[in-house]
Amino acid sequence: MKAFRIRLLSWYRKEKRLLPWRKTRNPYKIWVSEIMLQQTQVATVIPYYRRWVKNLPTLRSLAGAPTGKVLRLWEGLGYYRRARFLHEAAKKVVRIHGGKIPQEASLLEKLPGIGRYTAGAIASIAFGEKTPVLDGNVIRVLTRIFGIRQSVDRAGTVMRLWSLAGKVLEKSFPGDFNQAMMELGATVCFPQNPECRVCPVRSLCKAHRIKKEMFFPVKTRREVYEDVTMFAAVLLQDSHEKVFLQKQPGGHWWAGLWTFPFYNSLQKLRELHGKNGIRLIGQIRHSVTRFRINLKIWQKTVPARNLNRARGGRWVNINNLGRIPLPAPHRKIARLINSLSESGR
DNA sequence: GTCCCGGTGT
DNA sequence: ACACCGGGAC
Repeated sequence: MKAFRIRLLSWYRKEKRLLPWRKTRNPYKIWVSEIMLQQTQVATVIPYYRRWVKNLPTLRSLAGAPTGKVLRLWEGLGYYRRARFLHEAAKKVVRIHGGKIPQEASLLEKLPGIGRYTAGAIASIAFGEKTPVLDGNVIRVLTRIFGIRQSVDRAGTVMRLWSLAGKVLEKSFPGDFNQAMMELGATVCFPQNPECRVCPVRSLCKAHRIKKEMFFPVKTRREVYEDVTMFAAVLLQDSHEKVFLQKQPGGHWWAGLWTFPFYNSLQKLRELHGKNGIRLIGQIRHSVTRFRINLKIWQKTVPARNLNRARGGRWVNINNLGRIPLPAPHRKIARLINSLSESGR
C-alpha cells in the first residue's frame, strides 16, 4: 500500500497534464470544473471551462446571472441539469453560507448537483480534506490493482470500493493523490488497451499479473438500446429569415433548452403543420441515454401571416440562432439550415 | 457508421 | 433501476 502511494504520487507529479483548473486552488473554479467533468471528457470540457470562468469568474457572478446566460454557456455539454443545479447551488451558498463555499465534503454534498464524488473532489483538492473520491477512473484502477471480481453494478461492491479508496488514500496529500488516481485512469489505465508498459504501479497490479486487465471492472448490467425515429419540423418563414423554436419543458429531454418542434410520427407533424409543401432536408443520428434517435428533418415554408399562431414557442431569426441554447442535434439542424440558405443565395 | 463511457437525483 | 447527453474510439 505504501509503495503504491509513493509510486503513484511521484508519477503524478511528473506526468500530470497541465489542465486549466489545475492552476488554481479557487474552490469555485474547481467546483465548476468538477461539475463539467461529470460524464464529460477533459478535452470537451476545456473550452467550456475557459469560457465559463471568463464570463462568470466568481461564485457571486454566477449566483446573480440569468438562467439564459448560464444555459448558453453550458450549451453542447449535455446533461443540462448540471448547469441548473450549479446555478441553484451557487445561489444557495450565497443565501445560507454567506457566499463562502463549505469546506467539508459532508456539507458540500447537501448542495444540488454535488454527490459523494464531487463533494470529495472539491473538499480534497480545494481544501485538503482527507477524503477519497470514487469515479469511473478510480473504479477501474482499484478493481484492476486489487483484482476485484464482484460486479461494480452491485451497490455492495461500490461500498467496498469507497472503503478501499479511503484506505489507499495518501493522507498527507489527499488532493494530489485523488487526482493521481483519476489521472492514471484517464491517461494510462484505459478501459480498452491500457498502457501497462508506462504504468508506475503495474508490478503491484493483480489484473496485470494475470494479463486480464481488460476484464476489469466486471460489469453485469447489459445495455438495452432502443431505436426511435423522430421527426423535426423546420418551419421557415417566407422570407427565409425566421424559424420556429419551442422551449422544452422540465421533465423532458433537453429541459429548458430550445428545439425545433419534433414529433414521434410524421403523421403528427403533418397534422399540426399541414401536409403540403413539406420536404425532407436531412437526417441526424443522436443518442440520449439508452435511446438511439434517428431524427428526420422536414422543412416547411410558412407564410408570414401565420407567424402569430406561435403556440408555446417563438420565431427566431436564423442569424440569431447562435445566441439561443440548443441541444447538440438541434444545433446540427441549425447548421444545416444555414448551409442550405447560404447555398440558396 | 456503431459501440462505449460516465455522476447525480429519483 | 433508470433518466439524463454528447463525443471519442474503432
